[in-house]
Amino acid sequence: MAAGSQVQRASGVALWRQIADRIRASIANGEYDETGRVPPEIVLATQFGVNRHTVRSALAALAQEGIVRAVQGLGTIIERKERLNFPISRRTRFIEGLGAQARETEGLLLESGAEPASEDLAQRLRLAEGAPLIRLETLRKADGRPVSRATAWFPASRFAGIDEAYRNSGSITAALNALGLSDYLRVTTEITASHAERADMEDLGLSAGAVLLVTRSLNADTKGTPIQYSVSRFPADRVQFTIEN
Amino acid sequence: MAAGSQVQRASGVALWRQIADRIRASIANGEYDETGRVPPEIVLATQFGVNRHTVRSALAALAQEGIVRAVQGLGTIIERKERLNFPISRRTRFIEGLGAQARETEGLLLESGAEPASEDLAQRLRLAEGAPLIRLETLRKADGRPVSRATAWFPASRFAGIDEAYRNSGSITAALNALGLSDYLRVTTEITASHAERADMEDLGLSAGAVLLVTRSLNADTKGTPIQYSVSRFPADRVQFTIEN
DNA sequence: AGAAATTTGTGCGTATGTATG
DNA sequence: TCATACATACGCACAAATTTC
Repeated sequence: MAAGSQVQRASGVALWRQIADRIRASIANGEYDETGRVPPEIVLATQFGVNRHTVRSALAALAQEGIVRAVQGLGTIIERKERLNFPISRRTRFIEGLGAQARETEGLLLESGAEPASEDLAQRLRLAEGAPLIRLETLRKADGRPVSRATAWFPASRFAGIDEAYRNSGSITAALNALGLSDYLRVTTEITASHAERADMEDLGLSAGAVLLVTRSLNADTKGTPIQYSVSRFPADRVQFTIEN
Repeated sequence: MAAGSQVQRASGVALWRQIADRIRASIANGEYDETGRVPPEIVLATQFGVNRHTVRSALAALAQEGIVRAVQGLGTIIERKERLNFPISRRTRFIEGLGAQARETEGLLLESGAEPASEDLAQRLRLAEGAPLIRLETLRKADGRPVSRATAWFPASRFAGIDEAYRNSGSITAALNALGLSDYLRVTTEITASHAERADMEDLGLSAGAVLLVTRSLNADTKGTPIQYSVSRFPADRVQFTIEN
């Protein structure tokens, strides 16, 4: 591998951040599993074609995120290397999808409110423009670590009180159940990716430049009537999706 | 909205790049469709809480990418705002998936070669470790614009000559056909996202810090025997995936 | 126990990139 | 265009902690 072939100077993204992103990805891919440690700073510096100080800045950022821990004289130890897998299917459920990957999950209601349907939302939910909606802003965690920030809209006429039901149960499925809807299905899922915005960064505990996987999904009841449209943001270094056919 | 609430200083990502990323995303989301223009520089500067120079750097980067064009006295005009949609299903095909979204598509063979199966690849393709594989490095374009860089592996014993077949047809489906395989199905798709590495940036015509959607997919023949494993990288600002249930 | 090798931690001077006004 | 302030990156040197022999 040519030295310095992996990072770009004067690109608006600091070298230390590019390198931090690549080391984080390598950890998630299990490339350092044999030793449980990141290669020595001087080795990384040579690989990336940069000064050791620059590698140290990258490792400091990862230490800040709790991913590695540097020990003088020993090396830089990998503390965490999880990547959660979310199966996407007709019956996508957040908690069940995680299965045995997390011991404990929780859903927090950050905010809720009423708002009229925009043109876009009205069309997706098959409502009239301006129809009353309830919006939930939620943060979902697995084993205490944030794994998604979601914004969900429900028709207010049918799902009054869903905010309270969610706050009590920490689960959309349970909240809908409490309101008398026993089953629902995923109609469509759109997947995109982008950089995290500041609010999401803070809620998800990310640093600037972090990459998000974004899903926009529509759920409907068993008769096909739309019941929920939601936009969920997942940290790309902690999460992947699978589609099984 | 609080001024400056959207961008972060001293984060390893230059303000001009953060702002360029956000404007690019806004264009892709259709937020400026009414005027067909980006808001005036001074307005953007106020919105983001930065100096006008900084906004100008961001717009210059977008102009370099061919997304906007600044006209003195008029404003900054949006040149391109497409986001191609790829449906993912059991019968995922690159060209057919694009449907009417592109007038013309092509597939270029950048490189091909033989290599023994790694432990990971052997397991996925249900072969012995070290079994001979053919690797294709391809670049796919729609209407002349690169939309994906893919690396695909095939069992060499069954698909000798697939490199030539792909070079001639520019299509995996056509190449497999030429080798006597009339149909195949998608078994699994894993979706992740990350920052672009340098080689992909160059092939896809991206600037540093660009976000990629990455799919890892396994295809099998109609009897369920794995025939192909591939890793495809898509520029996240030009592409989205949909899963229809 | 002790010396050598390895690895992280720290300081300082300099050059360039980023952002403001 | 220019001047200013701060962030980023480099090069060199040496200190401190840990492992190896």
